[in-house]
Amino acid sequence: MEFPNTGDFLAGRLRDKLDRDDLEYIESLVEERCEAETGKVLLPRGATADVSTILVSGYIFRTIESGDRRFIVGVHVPGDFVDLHGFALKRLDHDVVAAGPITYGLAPHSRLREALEARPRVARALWFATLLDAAVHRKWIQMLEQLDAPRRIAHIYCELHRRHELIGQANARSLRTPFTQIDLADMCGVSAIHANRAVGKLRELGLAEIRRGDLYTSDWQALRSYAQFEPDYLYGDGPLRFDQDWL
Amino acid sequence: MEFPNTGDFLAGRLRDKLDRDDLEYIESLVEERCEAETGKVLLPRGATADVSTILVSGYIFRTIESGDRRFIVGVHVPGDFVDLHGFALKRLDHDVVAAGPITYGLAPHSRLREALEARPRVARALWFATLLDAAVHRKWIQMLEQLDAPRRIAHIYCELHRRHELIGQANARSLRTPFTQIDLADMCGVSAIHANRAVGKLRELGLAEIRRGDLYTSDWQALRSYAQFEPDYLYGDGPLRFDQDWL
DNA sequence: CCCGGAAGCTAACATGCATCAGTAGACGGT
DNA sequence: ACCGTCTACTGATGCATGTTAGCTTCCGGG
Repeated sequence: MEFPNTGDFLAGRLRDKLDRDDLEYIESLVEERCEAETGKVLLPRGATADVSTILVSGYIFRTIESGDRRFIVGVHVPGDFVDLHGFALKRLDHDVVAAGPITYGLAPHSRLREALEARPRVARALWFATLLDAAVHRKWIQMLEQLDAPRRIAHIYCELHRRHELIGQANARSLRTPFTQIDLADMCGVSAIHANRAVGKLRELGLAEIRRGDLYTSDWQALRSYAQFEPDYLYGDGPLRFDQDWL
Repeated sequence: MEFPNTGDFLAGRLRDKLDRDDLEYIESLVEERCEAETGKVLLPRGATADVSTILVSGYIFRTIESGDRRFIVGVHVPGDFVDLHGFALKRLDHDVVAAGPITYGLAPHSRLREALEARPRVARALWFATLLDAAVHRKWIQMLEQLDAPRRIAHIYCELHRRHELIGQANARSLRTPFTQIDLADMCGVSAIHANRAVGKLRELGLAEIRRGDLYTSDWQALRSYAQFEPDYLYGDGPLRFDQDWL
């Protein structure tokens, strides 16, 4: 451990779900801290791992290669465990890739296994984290079924902005990302050319300006409305609040 | 309990993951068995439940209503727990609806909670089941990003056929479902009219005949190939096998 | 400074899909 | 028998998106 247990810069999304003791316990599971550059494959499909990865800063993609194309099926923000699946499923069905420069921590499976047995609350928090991923997956499915390309891009930025809000890292007028238009295309299931058109349309509508991945807007609410973004599924607050009693 | 603990007609997908004792234990959690007709909403979005549902026969949809349209974000086959999320997240972000006539069992959350504490192997098996759902969600995301409408429909039938194989209920030349073309459209994110044309194209290509939801084919392999269906993500067997040691 | 590659951008044309309008058969209710 | 509804199906038209080709800007390396 080369970094302090502050109880709040790791386990971002679980911050308000667990008490300080459990949070520090989770941080203590992380035995190594690393950095990686854009495109670094942290976990290749089919490989086995004996550590789990927690993202500290930057973005991580879940990608599936098929034929000669790449499909992005999920994005992670700081505080997310990105491979709890790998802990249980052992071999992943997809790749986990740095979407830009990142820093991350590694938690050995042996220590996680201890934690599952010793701390039922922590075990359930980790399960909760994977259920949250599944809820996001479902929203992406709906998004792909319902929205056209400009709205899909807007929805993705709204989601990532909200997820940064939930870990206290959101900016009021922008969201900085290292995404290329090709990345956006692979997330939306459209061609890079069409992703470009979609970005242009958001600009034209006065809803958002996207430059080198960074999105600038003067009105998040207008953007959310355009994208039909309803943050309930992120279980942050409001009607779909997480069940505190369960932990 | 009005039905015997055979150890194999419930917990279908977990059959080869747990020993007989644990399977019978899981079955013993089910205290009530019910039936429902097409369209019955088992769990409405936002409602709280104190029981979990396991599907015994038929199909169940996960749906999200948005505006006046319905989007199907997942399908379940017999043996699936359909609302373990509800157990942890309490309030669901989507509806759970009977896709046709079904029979299902109910397991009180109080007994599940006991099970999680008393039987770590059972707890992990239930976690595994939700991770499997997430893997299927990811595949749907990729499918929607990559495939056109006819291939999406073919992929969905291939997936459901494989999932029936994994619980020993597959037919060599057909897959029977109660799906309407409207259901298929809502799963694929296309209009009902286009779903009709897609069904027509599969017929025209000689790959499959779909009548009243039932699919008939003389060559599953050709259909799989057309749909670019690779069953690895279902973690049945082969390179992405489930890690037995973990349980 | 030049060079080359990657990202962003544009135009022209082809295809997938939505939409609108309408028909036909199956089925339950009266 | 009649009616309305639901499902399946068809054609015409327009928009969304893919494909190909080419161009510009930016940026790092030599």
